[in-house]
Amino acid sequence: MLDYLVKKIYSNKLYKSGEIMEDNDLLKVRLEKIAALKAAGVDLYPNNVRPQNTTAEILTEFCNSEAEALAQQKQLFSIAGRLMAVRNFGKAAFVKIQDRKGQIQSYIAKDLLSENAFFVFKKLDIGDIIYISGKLFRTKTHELTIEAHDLRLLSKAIHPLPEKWHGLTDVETRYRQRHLDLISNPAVKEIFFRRSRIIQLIRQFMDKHDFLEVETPMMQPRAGGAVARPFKTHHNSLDMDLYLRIAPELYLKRLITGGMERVYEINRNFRNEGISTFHNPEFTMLEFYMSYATYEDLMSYTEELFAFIATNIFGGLKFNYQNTEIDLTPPWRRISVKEALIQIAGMEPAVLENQVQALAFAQKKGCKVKETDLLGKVLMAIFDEVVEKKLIQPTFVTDYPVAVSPLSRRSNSDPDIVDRFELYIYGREIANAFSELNDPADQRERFMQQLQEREAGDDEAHEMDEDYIRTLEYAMPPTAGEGIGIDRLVMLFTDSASIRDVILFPLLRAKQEY
RNA sequence: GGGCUGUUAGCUCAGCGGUAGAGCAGCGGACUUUUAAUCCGUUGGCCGAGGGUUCAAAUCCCUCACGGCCCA
Repeated sequence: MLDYLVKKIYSNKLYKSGEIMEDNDLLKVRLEKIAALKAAGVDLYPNNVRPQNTTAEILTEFCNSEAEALAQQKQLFSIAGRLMAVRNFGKAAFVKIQDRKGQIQSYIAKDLLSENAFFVFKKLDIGDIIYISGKLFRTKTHELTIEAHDLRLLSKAIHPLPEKWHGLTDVETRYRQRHLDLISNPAVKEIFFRRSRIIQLIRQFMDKHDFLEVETPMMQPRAGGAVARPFKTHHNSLDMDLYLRIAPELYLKRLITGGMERVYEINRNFRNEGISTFHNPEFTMLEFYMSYATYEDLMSYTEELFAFIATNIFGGLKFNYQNTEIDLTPPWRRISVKEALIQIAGMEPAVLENQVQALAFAQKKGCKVKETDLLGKVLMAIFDEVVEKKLIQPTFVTDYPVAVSPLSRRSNSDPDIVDRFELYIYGREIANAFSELNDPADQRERFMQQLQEREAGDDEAHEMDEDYIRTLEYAMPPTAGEGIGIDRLVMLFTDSASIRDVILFPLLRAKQEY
């Protein structure tokens, strides 16, 4: 093992074209310690130890115990974790051990340990994984501490950890070497614990409402169900091009047609687009479909879901995001696209009905629009540019144009708009929902319209999907469906400014190995 | 893709034409109740890469690589 390490380290860092370069002292010192431990017969990587406690468990149970009471206590506790700090006094020391739940202090003294264990202690480095067992006591300054009666090295670290005080702040290193980030920055671990908790709560809520969790293909022959550019891949033995899914929508609706009536899926979507503080090429969505419901039912369902999460996380419906108070108390504001364009973008009602005037307005506002764009598309461009960022408190935006919603049901009152909403919080789209289009003839027309746009150069337009239309021809029950961006939701509930702070391994450009 | 900005010791940073620095970590020494322990001593650098300008470049200019923020 040692030979392997020496070879590896020397090949990476210290040898170059066969010649020894300057020594890296930090590595050399650690290798010498490893050699000394090995020479003394110490196993560097034993796996026969079972810690019986966690730091948090001990700290919680004995937080109120006085020194005298602890002194009576004979019980032994054992923990394992990473050595985070050492305050050395020669024949004694205070150390901090960190496990998955937190940190606890341990007191190491020469006369409390075997000669062998104290020898091992003297060869430890910050970053090593160790095991400690002993009884509890309070120090002069009242800190609950484990008096180490036994100490074992469980795994030796060769590289030094980031600094104890400032931690690791370089964002690039934090994302590329997330293990260091998790070790050094406790708040980061909290974010991902909370992310997991939120997803757990969502499952709990969906299950409570009798939804079935399913898994549908992430590799699809056609990338449908959303307006986005897909990633392409290839299956060798079938010699078939496949796309990473941009949405699970069309498959979930096949399950609805199959009679499952209420389904949901929490998993990754992949969209071949730019990266920003709100976009990662792979991201997690909750998508669910509920038969015999409309998009209006989903508005209150969404309010309930968010309230359920917020209550469990914050104990209430109000919380701060980036120094702004967000209030999830239902009912949330509901506004149509056109009302929003009038009230928030300041457009004249007449302009909303006139493609030429709307286009002029859009260009004045600096929107990316083409002369040939349909009115609905122009209005949405203005909405995205001007209105979106002003929707701070939770807002359902409704009455989207048919042109930008090829899978949504037409409104009964106006065939040019669809029964759809998008949910905005803090200027960001968090959810998108609609009453599903289950009329196969209309669906075919919509796809035809999309094909025209594709031919006109819009490579994000939806593709024709005969197989899906055929599914609808077997009759899909009236259904409403919704997608919620989990990463953005977690950003909101963890007060994170960047999506990269809630994704463990955000996509970065490839870089040389360390 | 564009604008601004960053990359210096393991980590956090200073230095911004004139001999590469600090704190922490590390190493040696003292110290058996510390809390970023303290005290004494000390090692450690292809100043992101490559080109220029200059007597002289970490510092000025150009190109590239990889980030961050804003915009598209």
